[in-house]
Amino acid sequence: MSTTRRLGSKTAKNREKLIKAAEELMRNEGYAAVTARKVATQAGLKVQLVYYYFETMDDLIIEVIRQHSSARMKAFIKALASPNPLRALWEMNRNKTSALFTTEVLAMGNHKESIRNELAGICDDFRILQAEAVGQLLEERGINTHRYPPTAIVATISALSRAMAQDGSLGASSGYAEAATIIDCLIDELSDTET
Amino acid sequence: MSTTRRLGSKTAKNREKLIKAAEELMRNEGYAAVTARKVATQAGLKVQLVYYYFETMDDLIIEVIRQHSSARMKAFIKALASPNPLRALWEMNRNKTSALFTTEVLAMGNHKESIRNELAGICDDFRILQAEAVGQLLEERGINTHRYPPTAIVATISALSRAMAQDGSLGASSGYAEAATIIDCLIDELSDTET
DNA sequence: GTCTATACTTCGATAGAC
DNA sequence: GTCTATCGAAGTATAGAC
Repeated sequence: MSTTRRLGSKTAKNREKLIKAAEELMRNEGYAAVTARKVATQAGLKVQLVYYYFETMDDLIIEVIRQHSSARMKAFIKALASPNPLRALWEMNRNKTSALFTTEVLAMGNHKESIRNELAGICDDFRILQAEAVGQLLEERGINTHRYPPTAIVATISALSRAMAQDGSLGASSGYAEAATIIDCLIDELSDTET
Repeated sequence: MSTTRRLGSKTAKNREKLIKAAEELMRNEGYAAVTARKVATQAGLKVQLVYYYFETMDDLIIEVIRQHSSARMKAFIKALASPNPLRALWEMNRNKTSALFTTEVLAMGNHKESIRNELAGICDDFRILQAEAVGQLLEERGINTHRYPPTAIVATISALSRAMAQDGSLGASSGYAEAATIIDCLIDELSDTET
């Protein structure tokens, strides 16, 4: 299985261009559109460069996922440092561009082991990070974390925002406005330091 | 654009076989695997029959979506007639097989207009059906539907169950068990006629 | 209703010259 | 680092015989 093929530097400019092009294709046309030829065209490069920088197409896609979630992770950590971390998390989770990407990547993970393994770890990392932050917040406010565990709150909020984004891009939005209002109210209640 | 090609009867046995094969492929290997060749192989038929029964591959996929949601709609209506409709809905939404199918179909809808249009209507139909049932239940129990609108409850429950199934198939499940427990408790409270 | 045969496109991937 | 040239496999789709 070992290939003799040469592989280009990981820091090359064109490598980055290819990764960026692949991410755009994934979001706009779906994972089935992330082919070597289309990625190259999107990046304004020749097909063969894809195989020069990545051993397989899967490697390219994994690199896209890593860069995407690395950027998102940084943004999350920044959000947690804001004066209203709960609201910041809620807004971030509702990011539509990112949700479209997530949908594609989830669908891919369903039938590609390499992608699935990559996603599982990332997914848990995000949950743990968020649950810890929410847990701290609840304790500060003196709220019973036994009946409403932070992990459950995070799971519910991110599930809702993901579904909102998924169904929203279909044009189906019934119920979400009302659900979002409830979350908004809850966040307000939890965030009010004064009373 | 009009094709002169012959098209087979909509009631043919082999047509059904192809639809069933396509659904299995979609679930097990993803939408990218639903190709004419693979569908035919899965059904134990020749490739050309796919083009005999369906004008394009998109037409086949739309037919798969229609049959799937038609069957699901029937099951939902049956569930609503059960002694504990809220619990029945919750259990049904958590059906993993169906959730995997939904993920694939959502991802497809993101970049195929014909699929997207098909999905939007179906999605709303389900929401309306469920919201009406939940609304009735809440009224019977004398619960304030203003603060917690039935549409919001349905949106939240189905969002959570979809995310559970999506992330569960990755092996990432943190938070969902706790969230499910909360939903279970809520349903128990709402369903208790005695006390 | 099902088959053979075929056309044309695009796919991932490699070898090797420049 | 980038190019030309090339492979074999698989994709959608059609024409026409049986």
